[in-house]
Amino acid sequence: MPELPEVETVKEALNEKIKGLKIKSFELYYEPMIKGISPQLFKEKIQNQTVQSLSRRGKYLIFHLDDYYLLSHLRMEGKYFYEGPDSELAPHVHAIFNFFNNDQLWYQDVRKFGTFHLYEKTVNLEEMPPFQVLGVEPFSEQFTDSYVKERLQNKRKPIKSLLLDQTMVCGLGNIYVDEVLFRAKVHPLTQSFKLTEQEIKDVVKYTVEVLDCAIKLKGTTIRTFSSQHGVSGTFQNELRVHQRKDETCYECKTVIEKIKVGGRGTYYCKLCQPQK
DNA sequence: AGCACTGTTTACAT
DNA sequence: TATGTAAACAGTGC
Repeated sequence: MPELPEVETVKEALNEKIKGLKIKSFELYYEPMIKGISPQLFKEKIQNQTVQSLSRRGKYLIFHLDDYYLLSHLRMEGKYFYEGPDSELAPHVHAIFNFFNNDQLWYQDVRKFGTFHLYEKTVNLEEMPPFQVLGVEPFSEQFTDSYVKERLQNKRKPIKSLLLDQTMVCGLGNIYVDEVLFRAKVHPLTQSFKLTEQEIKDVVKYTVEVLDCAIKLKGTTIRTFSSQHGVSGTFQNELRVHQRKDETCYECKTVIEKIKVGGRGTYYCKLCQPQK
């Protein structure tokens, strides 16, 4: 569930559930998910730490502990489950936070792509991997037409690839990029430097609008098996092109096409988003 | 049955 | 340097 709106939704849910809870122990069943530090050290450091709050940067979830920032990326399939003491362990749970109140937080990830980083709170997170390459937040005042215009200069890759790349603006993934480009009426293969001022303006506008709407709807739930306990948002009802191959465009009735852009499945309307 | 696909990022190739 | 591709992994769907 991991584009910005889904991570934001998880953040909100976890803030309700685990804020103020103290970690009694940490169980880890897939060591490669811990980055930049040994799994043993990771366990030792977070033991007896209290969760002060959670925040989000791009698609990263940040646990603010007493002395550390714990960064969690859900990648393709990562999910959190807050469970009581007697729950029967679900499949694909790779990490468990045990709290002193005897409840537990599971990290489940079928594909094992998710990652944890741990940093002392004394560091400047923005300078640390993986944040040091992250672009601006879509809801920040830094995300402006002129900023995007400058960053598009002499970029020869397709606009879709550039928006998926997290180094200009962070938080967009495959679903929301397709939806933003449809609303901005820009063909996904358009070379980035060729966007007109108006198109740039619309891409910025709809990036904010689509993400904001998706957050209000608590994200998108597709591939339904994934939504059992976790987040079940309703933005899937707002999708205009994504996953609508061979269905007709709501605007013009043209059949939605699916192509590959930068290796990612890409949905668009060839009439509403003409290639120039 | 086998292969291509999947809400992501990175390391490495060219 | 900038852009493109493969790889990490497991499950689903054609």
